[in-house]
Amino acid sequence: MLTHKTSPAPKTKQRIADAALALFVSQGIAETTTRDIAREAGIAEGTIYRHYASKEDIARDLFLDNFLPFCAGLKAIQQKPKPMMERLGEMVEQFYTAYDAQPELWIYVMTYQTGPRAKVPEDIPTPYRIMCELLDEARASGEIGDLKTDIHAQILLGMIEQPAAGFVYGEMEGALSPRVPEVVAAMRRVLTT
Amino acid sequence: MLTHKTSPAPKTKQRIADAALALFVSQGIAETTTRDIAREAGIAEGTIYRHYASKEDIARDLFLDNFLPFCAGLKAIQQKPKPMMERLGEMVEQFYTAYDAQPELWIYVMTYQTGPRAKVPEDIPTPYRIMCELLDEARASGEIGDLKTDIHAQILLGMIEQPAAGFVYGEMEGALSPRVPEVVAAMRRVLTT
Amino acid sequence: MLTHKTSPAPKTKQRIADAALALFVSQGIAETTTRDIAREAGIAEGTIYRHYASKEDIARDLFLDNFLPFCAGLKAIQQKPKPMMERLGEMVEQFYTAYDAQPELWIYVMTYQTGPRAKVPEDIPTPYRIMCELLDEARASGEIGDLKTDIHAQILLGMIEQPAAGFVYGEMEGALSPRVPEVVAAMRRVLTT
Amino acid sequence: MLTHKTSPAPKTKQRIADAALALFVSQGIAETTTRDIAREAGIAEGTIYRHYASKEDIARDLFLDNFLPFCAGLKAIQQKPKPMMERLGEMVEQFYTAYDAQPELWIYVMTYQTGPRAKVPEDIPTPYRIMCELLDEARASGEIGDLKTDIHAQILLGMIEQPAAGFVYGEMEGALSPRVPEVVAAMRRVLTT
DNA sequence: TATGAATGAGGCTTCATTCAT
DNA sequence: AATGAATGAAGCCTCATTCAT
Repeated sequence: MLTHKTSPAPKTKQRIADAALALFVSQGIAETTTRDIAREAGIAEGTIYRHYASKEDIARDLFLDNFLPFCAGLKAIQQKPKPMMERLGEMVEQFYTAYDAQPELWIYVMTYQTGPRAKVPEDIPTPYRIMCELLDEARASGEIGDLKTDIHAQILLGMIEQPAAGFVYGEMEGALSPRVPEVVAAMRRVLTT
Repeated sequence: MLTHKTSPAPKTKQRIADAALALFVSQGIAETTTRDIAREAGIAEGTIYRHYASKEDIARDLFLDNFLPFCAGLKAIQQKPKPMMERLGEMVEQFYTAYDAQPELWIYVMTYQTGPRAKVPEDIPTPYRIMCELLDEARASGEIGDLKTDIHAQILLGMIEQPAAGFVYGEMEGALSPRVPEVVAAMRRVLTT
Repeated sequence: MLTHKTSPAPKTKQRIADAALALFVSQGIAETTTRDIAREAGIAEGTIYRHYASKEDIARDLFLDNFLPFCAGLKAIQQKPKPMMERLGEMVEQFYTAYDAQPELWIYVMTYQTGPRAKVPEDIPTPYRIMCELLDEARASGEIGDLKTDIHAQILLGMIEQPAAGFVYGEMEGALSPRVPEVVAAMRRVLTT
Repeated sequence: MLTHKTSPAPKTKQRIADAALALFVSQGIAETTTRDIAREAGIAEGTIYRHYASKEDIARDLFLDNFLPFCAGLKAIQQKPKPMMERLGEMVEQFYTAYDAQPELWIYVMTYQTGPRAKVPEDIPTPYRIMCELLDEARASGEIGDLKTDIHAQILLGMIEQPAAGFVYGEMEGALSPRVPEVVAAMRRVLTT
């Protein structure tokens, strides 16, 4: 008989992750107890430790498991042989599609990234770094004028992320994806000197 | 005797606030112990409670004592009888001047504002609300075209705050104030359709 | 296997109650620390809180868990269709039997009852109230003369409880139960006018 | 000018005692803080220590300053060359007069006496001891029959104190002194065999 | 794998007492 | 004598983690 060596899919770990995410977002990591997580996940407290080494591990995994692939996706877009504005549009698209799919998750990831425990590996292509490279390339190829990289990379990032934040905190309604055109249009104006 | 009646004011409360701020920013609020604060402030742990009712109180005070006046300042600018772009420039100026004066403090205030414990009184004019009003007025007066308020208010806010965040997290160097012109210029382009 | 399915019941809660009782009686509630209780019970301090919500809870439980059934017992005796003196005798019997079985416990219950934290539910039949009813019935049925209820209910109660108190505080020796006849005899003389 | 060397009457100490008494009775000693006492007395916290060495000292003084003279008074009555019943009557009179004058004080004294901190000097003539002697004398002189001393001393004491307790705890109304005759009458019946 | 009682380190807070003014 | 800010020891309680079942 051909038994799978690995069990098909122990949902337990996923339930823990889901429960932890919801609680981390609404209360904060430190304010969430393992007891909270266990209750929300419908399991015993001790069971958590069969899937994670510690509470901090859950928090870190939740961040890295999503942030790293996300950055990789942005990096891939950046490296495509397309006009800058097109690539920029795709990046916004990726951002907002991800947010719309799991707002809680992304609010968590973005918050974690700027929090005191964020220890992003040094060699990771962060959104900021990617944006800088994109601008440098565009200036080199003459697609944009002589705009200072650092400040404009931040400005563009802010134009993308702030609407997402506002959306999450209830200042805006509906979904984020439909706003892509407006955001991209505004970015184009910023870069057109 | 010419010395001003030295206020019997024990700097103690201020020392606690300063110590707490530094620690909250570098480690997070929950991760900072009252013992940490006392040590950093050079006082006994119990002394904290002669000045604050609880650790949470320190955190809240630190936020409200700075955020509310800051918002009031923005509001005052918004109400000045000047062209929109001029007022926008003054707002950026206020933002960046404050950041430059006490980067730690503002990184704290902005983080707290978006964190799970932020309980801003309902009737406070938040930066977002102020920005919305500014845009509505400008559209009414014909200063700007038919741009949707909500998304553009967020975009403008992102253009201001993200550079500040990048500055604080070490992605940018130097001071923030010198970048006011560039940021304002970019904002002008966004609003000129 | 013949052993009864040993209740998974961890005696832990009982050990906590026992330890707390002994300490509360000898030192007072406020003077007893949770550390004291844990040491006496042979458990970790934190374990207390898996069984009780707070130290005050232990104290209250210890009181109510014993006082309420005790009062119910007195009430049951009062309602029996027997001559007053017989019922009075049974009450003294219940009092002293209980005291002899667990002197510490009852010294605690009686002290707690008169202390500042006693919050006996309003509708509880207290010993005093029961005694009043007993006297009222007896006077109505002609078993006793025209004695004022309030003062004589107190007097009878004092005749019962004071010997118990003296016994506990070491002023008297031996057991309490053997003194029932003398006490009851004295009570009969008080009520015979 | 004839200044008094000693200030006429520093009410401060008395105010502390009064404040402490009221608080000790209503909340318990351990539950009363020096801050409570200071506030109630209308003085600064530190001032307490110019009059008492410690909080415990206030509690002890409050007890001993009243209990010892009270016992001495009982003792004096016991030694009078009068019939037993007459002396018993005087004792009840002293008890109830004292209670009526300052109910709070006496509830405190009686509670303290039975509490865990009561360290009454060994050679003090306590009410119980005095009562025993009174009974022994009466039996020797043929005033009463062959009643066992210990239990009857307790019984008589209970007949006196319980009404006082009931009075204090709100189970009875009015003053205590008017009830002296009834109590004494009941005592006479107990002792008349 | 799952459970949940137990642990024990450590956090927040209280409060009797001291001391400089 | 009085004040009240400061102290620091100690108390109650929480909670991440362990472990026997």
